[in-house]
Amino acid sequence: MKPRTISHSLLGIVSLRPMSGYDIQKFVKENLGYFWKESYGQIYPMLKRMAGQGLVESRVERTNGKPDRQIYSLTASGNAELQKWLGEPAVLPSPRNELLLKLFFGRSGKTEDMRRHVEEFRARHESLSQQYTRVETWLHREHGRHPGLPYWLMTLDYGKRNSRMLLEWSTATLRTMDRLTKADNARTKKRTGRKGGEKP
Amino acid sequence: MKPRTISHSLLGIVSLRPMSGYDIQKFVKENLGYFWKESYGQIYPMLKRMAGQGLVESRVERTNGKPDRQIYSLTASGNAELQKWLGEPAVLPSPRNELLLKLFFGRSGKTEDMRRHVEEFRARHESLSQQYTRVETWLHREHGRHPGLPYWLMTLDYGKRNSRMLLEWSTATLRTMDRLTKADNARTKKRTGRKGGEKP
DNA sequence: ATGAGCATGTAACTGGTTACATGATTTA
DNA sequence: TAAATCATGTAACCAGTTACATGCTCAT
Repeated sequence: MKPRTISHSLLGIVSLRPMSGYDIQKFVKENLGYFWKESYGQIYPMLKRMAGQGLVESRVERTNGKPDRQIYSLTASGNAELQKWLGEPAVLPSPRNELLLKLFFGRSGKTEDMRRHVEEFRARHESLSQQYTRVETWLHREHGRHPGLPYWLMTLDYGKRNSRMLLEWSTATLRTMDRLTKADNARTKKRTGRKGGEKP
Repeated sequence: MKPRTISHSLLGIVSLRPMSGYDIQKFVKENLGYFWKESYGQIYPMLKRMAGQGLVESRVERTNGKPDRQIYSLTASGNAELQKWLGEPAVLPSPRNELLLKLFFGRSGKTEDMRRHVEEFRARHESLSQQYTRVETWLHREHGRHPGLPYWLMTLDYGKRNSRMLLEWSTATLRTMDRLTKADNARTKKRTGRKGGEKP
């Protein structure tokens, strides 16, 4: 009845191999970072709750000095829940793109500001593009025969295409902004008396 | 000192023209829907709070029968705050793409499920692509000379490119899935004895 | 010595969604 | 007559972030 609000990602991650909360956070950051994130404030309480529900089970691993590691692994019922979730349609992310929002109001702001936003955005995706390529090489080298690889490559391909597209968009947008600025300058010059002369 | 948590979008929207909370919701849904959203539960309390802070001011519009409309417009200090916000770098959306998450764990689920997810995703972006084209035509026709138009077109271009890219990705991904399934079938047949015969 | 990394966790907060309540008017 | 649209708003809830607390080990 209760519409299950567990962070199913944890089920999926723990299904790959047993992990501690710390491991999970690291794994997400390093491997799913370009389309997912989790914070400790979610992971630890959620793992406990899920253990209480029998979806995962933990075993303790002693360490030297550091706090004991709680290693969580998937139970049969956890796997059932994972299967169920994997079969349900993915809920689409609620759209909230602050860059586009600012750009939409661009006319009310300063042109240089808008240009800077797009340039920063462009730079981010340039570096992301390179990362994707590195990750792809690494994946093939380290996990070339892993049965999960084709799926990992699908998500990576998404990232690659996304960044490539956004680079193109940024370039086109910056070009448009150039034209806007030039047209503006021309008009200003005309109005202030010196030079001028495009189509009306 | 307090890191201003107002929904700056409201400032931007009200800067376009004075609006009521209801108008704002409608405007966002109809015009910014592909990259932004707001719910009444945010809009109404936030407008009141912002009025208290002097960022917007409201005037009452009597109506027949329906509740009076509170029309909000930007104040000078509201505009200052808007300018400030427009100049600050856009905070990037926290990555949370459930489709990719499921796909990443695809190997643990059913192939048909994954295929269905991608097909649904594809269909959505096909219809979105068409919407963008319609909106573009409409924008040129209705607001062909509006000074804000170039910026609106930039955000629209983002949407268009995005959907086009995702259509391509979907197609490529479905093709990969086909190949996977075929390879799987071939292997199964081989194992169960009948036929067979690819490279080792 | 300093800082990064390991490893756990909690509390307070912020942001946002959903469902509800109200009730008239217009359209199918 | 039913449903959609207009128009306001609140309360309860849920998800997620941030900052904090603790303290060891290892590399620079």
